[in-house]
Amino acid sequence: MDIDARIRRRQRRANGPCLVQRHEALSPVAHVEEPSGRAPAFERLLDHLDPVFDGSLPPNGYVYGPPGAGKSAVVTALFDHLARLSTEPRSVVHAGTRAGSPATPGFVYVDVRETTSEFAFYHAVLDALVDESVPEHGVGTAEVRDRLRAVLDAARTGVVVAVDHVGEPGGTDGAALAELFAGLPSNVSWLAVGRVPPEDTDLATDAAAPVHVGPYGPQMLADVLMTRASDGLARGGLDHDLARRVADWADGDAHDALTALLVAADRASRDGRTRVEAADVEAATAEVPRPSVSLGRVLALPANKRRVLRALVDLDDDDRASVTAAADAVAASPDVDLSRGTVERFLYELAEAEVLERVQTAERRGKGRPPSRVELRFSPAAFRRLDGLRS
DNA sequence: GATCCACGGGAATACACGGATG
DNA sequence: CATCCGTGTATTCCCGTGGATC
Repeated sequence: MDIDARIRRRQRRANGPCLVQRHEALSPVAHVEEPSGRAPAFERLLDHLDPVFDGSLPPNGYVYGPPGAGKSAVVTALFDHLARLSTEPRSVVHAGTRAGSPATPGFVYVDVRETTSEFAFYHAVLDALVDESVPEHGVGTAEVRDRLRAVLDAARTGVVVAVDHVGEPGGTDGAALAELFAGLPSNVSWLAVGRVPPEDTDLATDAAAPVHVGPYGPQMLADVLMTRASDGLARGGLDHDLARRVADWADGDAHDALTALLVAADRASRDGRTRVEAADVEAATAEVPRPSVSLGRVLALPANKRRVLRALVDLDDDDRASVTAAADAVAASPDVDLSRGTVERFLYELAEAEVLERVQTAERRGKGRPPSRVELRFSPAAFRRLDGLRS
């Protein structure tokens, strides 16, 4: 139990009886500093990274597991700590090395949901390694790569780059990853993070054994929910029974479980209640599609695509009966100032990216190819809440 | 002036159906 | 009967342009 949490508890008294005290604590997108219940995964990851503690570079590696298993949580938390250690001169890591000669590799975390081009990727890595800011315009991809290469060449002990969310639809896959690193010196190793089992990817993970992160067990997941609830909700806002019910429904997927909790808490809060009730959980679990896309992926979309989604979630079913109708309705929305054609193309692209789903309408109207209905692959309530949070 | 990238726009292709054709 | 063709709609693909930034 950390000091921040204690202080926040006190602060709550001033916030009155509001159920939801801190949305970030409930966000399925935010990761906590100390993910609970994932100790074995941490250990296996540390085993893989072990060479680091002797000042050498670990081989390329791969962390994999089902959605909502805590892969990102574990990797971000670990890299966060390691990066901090490697810059602290008096850290344990540096014991045994001479003062003034840092002998630990650097640690960089990159989320390829955010870096959608070669340029953006090199930019992100470079930006993490140097203090001065790196321009995002006016300089070509080749130049950014060269600058990064120069920085890496100067780095004595090399750098480990965690590359999260490899292999998502429309994103960077194993082959693309290999290509990105082919342009870099050999004192860099990567740690890819993705969902597909290693045998189904084209990642060449040297000799390293992939690290598997399995789904949460129901009890563990209920505990995770209770922890988040105690951090984000008013005291006693969530019964353990209900947490357990959400956990069972989510079947080990922490992302979906937290999404449902957020939606349920929001619903209770809007009703002016100070605790989540069974009906809230009922409604929330019904509203979160399964399987669903990661909200992190939805929120990482470019601003205009998010704007299209914001308009789309507010349409009634009639307007979503076909891509054409949806494009018309969205383009007519005052918040969207894209041409109708672009909106339509976005909708197709979002479906391709599995953020939306197109389903063939049953009845055929005789003429022409039958249209398809547009369905959401994410919780509209959670999206509204989280997207609204970021301005 | 250089560069990245989001948009716009439209061409090319796929699919469904009914009717014509061999 | 099987196949082809024309029409209408849905879907995919591609590339030039221009805004924003350095």
